[in-house]
Amino acid sequence: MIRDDLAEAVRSALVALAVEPLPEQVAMERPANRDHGDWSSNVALASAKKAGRNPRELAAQLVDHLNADLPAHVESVEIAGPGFVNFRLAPTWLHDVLTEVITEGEAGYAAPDVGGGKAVNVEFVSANPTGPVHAGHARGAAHGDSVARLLARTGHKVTREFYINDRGVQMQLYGASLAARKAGEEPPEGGYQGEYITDWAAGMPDDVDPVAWGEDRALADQREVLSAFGVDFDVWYRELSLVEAGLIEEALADLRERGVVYDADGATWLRSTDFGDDKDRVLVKSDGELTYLMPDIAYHRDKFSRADQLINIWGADHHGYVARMKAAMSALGHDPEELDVEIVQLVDLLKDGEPVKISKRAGNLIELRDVIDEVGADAARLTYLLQSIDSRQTVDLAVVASQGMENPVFYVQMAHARIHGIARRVVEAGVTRVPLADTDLSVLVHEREVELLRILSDLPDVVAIAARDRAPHRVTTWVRELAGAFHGFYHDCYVIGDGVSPELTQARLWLVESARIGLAIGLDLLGVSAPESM
RNA sequence: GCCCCUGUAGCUCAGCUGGAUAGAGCAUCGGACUUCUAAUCCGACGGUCGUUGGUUCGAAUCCAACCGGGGGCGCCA
Repeated sequence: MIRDDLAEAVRSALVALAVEPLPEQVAMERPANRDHGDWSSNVALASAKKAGRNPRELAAQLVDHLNADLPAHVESVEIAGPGFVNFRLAPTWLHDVLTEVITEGEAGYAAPDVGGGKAVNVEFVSANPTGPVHAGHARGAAHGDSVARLLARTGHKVTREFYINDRGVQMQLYGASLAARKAGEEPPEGGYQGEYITDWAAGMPDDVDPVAWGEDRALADQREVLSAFGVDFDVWYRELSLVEAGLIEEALADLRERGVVYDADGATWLRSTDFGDDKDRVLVKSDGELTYLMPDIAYHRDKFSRADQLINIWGADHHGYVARMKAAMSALGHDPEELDVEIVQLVDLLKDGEPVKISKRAGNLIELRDVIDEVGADAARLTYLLQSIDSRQTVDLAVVASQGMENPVFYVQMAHARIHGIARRVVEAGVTRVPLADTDLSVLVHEREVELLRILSDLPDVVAIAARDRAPHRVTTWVRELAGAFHGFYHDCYVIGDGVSPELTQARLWLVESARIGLAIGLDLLGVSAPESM
């Protein structure tokens, strides 16, 4: 890669200039301002002090040294500002980028192996098995799945997991609600009021356990709608299976053995304050029942037996639970860093500017299915992945469903459709693409062409950073940039037609193909498909 | 009271492992279709990056305090 080549050239220049100590690494960055060249390094600024040099002088010496023997693709090296070393490159470096994209393809380009096969378990959604997946789960579903895609692309062995809370009083209430509706009665006090209860109860056979049947019914529904959303889990883990396997007792025994639990007030406590929590937590209540925490600890303990790294995607209303979960894992001897809890801030759902209230009790919840029906899975996913999960999001279904300019989904999908439009046009014209090796890429010098390639060259870094920071929205931002650059190219640079030489057509066909690959990689990471025509 | 997230253009948001005049879309105003989809492109307008200090050659970015917004603090799940 060009960046490594440039960094290496700078490093050997530093050595030649007897700079001591040598910096740990030579940072190369892309200046925001194009007047500052194609690549820039701040080494002179960063290492001058330690080396006892004047930054501006050091930079000048570096520039002289580099200009004396220019690295490949470099046209000139200049000093700027307080001591930046700026590289101005010939477009040929971008032609190398094009070749790299084409050669490595959809599977190979921008797939840095930073994971080294590390096993990562991503647990998300984990809705209660008492009803359909609702809109409140959607942002976490889109985010978790995209994080999983990013990790898989960057050399991790990924498991997508859904935890099923099928133990506890809510299941009894759920079963009783189904039974009541089937008998034509009102659900019990504190039961489930949703319309789906009546619908589902109508299909419930007479001779079944309403709780077990209801769980299966809910899970089938959840699985179906999540799949329609592009989210498929590898593991559906039932809390009851923890009980059946005796893993809860095992986990408690493990904690006792480690001396991190104690009995007080008739209850059993975890000494979580020893591990960074602000208070100790009850594991077994004085009435002998388990708290919610205990099975959760056993569950995470089991996940650690199956993976090196755990990632949990939780809603903002669960953030208070993070410290105690991490404390519990520390108590079990794990590095708290090995449990990464991602908190997804809430989504305010609007419809035509009016807030949509979600209340499970009242039963007026918006199902994920409704969102998909209304705006489509692609539009919904891209919308949820538009911004950082750290900030609260407002989603107006009317806007997402609209095909207007305020909707970025169509902008991106249009770019993809136009690429296929070109392909169709080329077929009509009877033109065939010659092999890349026989194509003269040096004709690609238009600012639009160059810009497209510059953006494509950023993708490997974007993917690496997005995976590291669990930040799929970085990919969204990049995809929108690429789409923008493509629309600009499409407008100004015809691939085929009068006034376009056969050589230029060939080069541009490969350029369009590289854009298609970039778009395909980005959209796949987001779990968004793109139509070939619109 | 304590904890987490957040405050960037009229609106919605990028940018945050510190870098050189802070970006995009929408909105407003003005331009561009005889050729691959004008669902597009180009230009203009628009910002003391919540406030005050600190660290640094350099801060939207790091640190502290304060102010504003959202969420959470159960022997509930």
